[in-house]
Amino acid sequence: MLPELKIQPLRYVLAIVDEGGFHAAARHLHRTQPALSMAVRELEQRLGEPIFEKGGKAMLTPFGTYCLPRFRELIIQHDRLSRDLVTQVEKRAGHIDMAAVPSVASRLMPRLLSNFIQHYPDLKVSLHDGTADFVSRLVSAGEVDLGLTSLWQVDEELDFQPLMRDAIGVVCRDDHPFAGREALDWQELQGQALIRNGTSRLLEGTEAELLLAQSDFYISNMISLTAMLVAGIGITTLPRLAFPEEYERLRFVPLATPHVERELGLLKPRRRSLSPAAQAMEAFIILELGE
Amino acid sequence: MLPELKIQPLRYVLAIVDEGGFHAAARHLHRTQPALSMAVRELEQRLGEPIFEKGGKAMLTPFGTYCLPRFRELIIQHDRLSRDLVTQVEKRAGHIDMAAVPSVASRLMPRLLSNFIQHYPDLKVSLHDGTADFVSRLVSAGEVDLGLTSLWQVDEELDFQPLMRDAIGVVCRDDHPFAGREALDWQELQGQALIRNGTSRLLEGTEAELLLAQSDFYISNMISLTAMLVAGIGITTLPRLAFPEEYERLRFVPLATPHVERELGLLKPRRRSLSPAAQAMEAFIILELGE
DNA sequence: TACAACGATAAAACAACCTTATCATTTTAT
DNA sequence: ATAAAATGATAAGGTTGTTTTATCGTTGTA
Repeated sequence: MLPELKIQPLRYVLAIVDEGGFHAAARHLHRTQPALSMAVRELEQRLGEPIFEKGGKAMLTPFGTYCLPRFRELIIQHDRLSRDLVTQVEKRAGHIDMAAVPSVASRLMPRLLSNFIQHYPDLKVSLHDGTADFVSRLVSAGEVDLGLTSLWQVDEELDFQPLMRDAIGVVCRDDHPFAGREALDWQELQGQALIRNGTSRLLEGTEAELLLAQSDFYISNMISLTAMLVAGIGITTLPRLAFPEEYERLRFVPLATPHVERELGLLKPRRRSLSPAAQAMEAFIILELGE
Repeated sequence: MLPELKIQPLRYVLAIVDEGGFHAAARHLHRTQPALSMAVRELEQRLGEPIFEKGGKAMLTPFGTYCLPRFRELIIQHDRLSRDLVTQVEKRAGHIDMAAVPSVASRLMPRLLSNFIQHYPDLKVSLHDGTADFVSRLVSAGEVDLGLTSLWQVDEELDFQPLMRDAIGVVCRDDHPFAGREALDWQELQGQALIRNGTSRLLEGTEAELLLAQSDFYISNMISLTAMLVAGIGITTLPRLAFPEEYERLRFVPLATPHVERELGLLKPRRRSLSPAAQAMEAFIILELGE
């Protein structure tokens, strides 16, 4: 029904007009003159109306004059699209949605993102933070491109690439007997007022698991948790990266036995692929954090 | 530099998404499935980034999701252009600039244009009127598409197609001795107060040419001319078509010897071609006026 | 009058596109 | 669980389009 216009012949027409002739245009386009002649003839037949006057010179017909600005417009739109897509592919534009557990978001991401935008100044990044469970569900649902988290549970849909290990330790106030210790054995914690938090389940499956049962508090909010620790109400366990160093009165003492670690890494969808921008972010993170 | 996107593969991508698979899309497009596979692969290679996920189903990558609405937009613009141009070629849109001598403009054009727009309801027509000289210069300069006029002078750039002959006659008031006569000989006009007008030069080159020398007035404006005739100040010569029939007191008497005619016809540029709309008008005029 | 430049054309080389036939996977139905 | 059906990918071959080389006819110019 509608004739299918190819972009290239339209370009030829523009060049012929701009350069003032078939020969000049052919030179400019790195084509031979007959190529243009035939392309124009093809286009004219397709439209059912001549674009150039037949006699001698390369002069537009009234119909050709009508076509010219419209051809130019379509070409401009084509080129804009083409350029836009290439820009995306070349990671010179685009945006990345990320999610990270709070410790990573607050301790690792600031420097990482700052470095990232120096390499990719035109990429936009959004960072959400939440529990490991929340992060993996965001990635799974495709609501973010990438997640930085500890492995929550094996999910067939998700691909987890380990990047760093983060050892669990005890956090207590600076006047607690543990403060200043180099390391601790889990048995020393028995009888202590242990406050559980979101990371406590990392102890599950270890000898120290027994400690969780004797704990009276579970506090998920980090601000509340630190307030209780500062108040001397109890102690807790945290991965080192989650230890809030900005609190002067709190101390972190590594748990030597059992040596428990969480594995922080990059979470991405397994069956889906990443946007070019997210690919850049992925490569950058692996380069920066994994060595 | 920029990859050249062809419209058709973009259409394929849309169809694959809309129909939910390569096979369904192929059926819908009257192509085979490998044709789509290969076209998509070509497009992906050109852009340097996959559009569909590799595994199994026809699912868009994030990049493909980004592309989709943009592909659709370019296709819509292509189709709009294509449809627009076809509409022009098929004379279902467009506009025609015309010029005619006043007699034609006022006596022939109203009915003609009225008939024309019944056949081509979406074409727009502009009609200018002026002297034969003016008309031919408008056509020559390309400021109008077509002219309806008497042949002014042979112009290599213009093509004149005769359509009708228009006999010269004498115009006088109803109480003039000539009124009521069937025909007149030029010699009878000698001694009469003859008012020349824009059409008087039609007598040049005939025996009656001598009359022009004895004329004291030249009036180009038709309203002024008729006012003078109605006032009985003199008589004039006019082609029959230019004779203002709406003046009850004026009479037209054909000039029998010499029998002078002007030839009215269609003027168009010779080396330039006409817009599709103007072509329709040309054909229509020849059909209506030339028989 | 001859020359140079222009666009049109014919034939052959080349590239793009589409089809047929077939494969490896995955999904659906029994 | 297994067979059947459907999915997209791939290879080879044919058709169609596009480009080039070579040449022609015309037009404008020296």
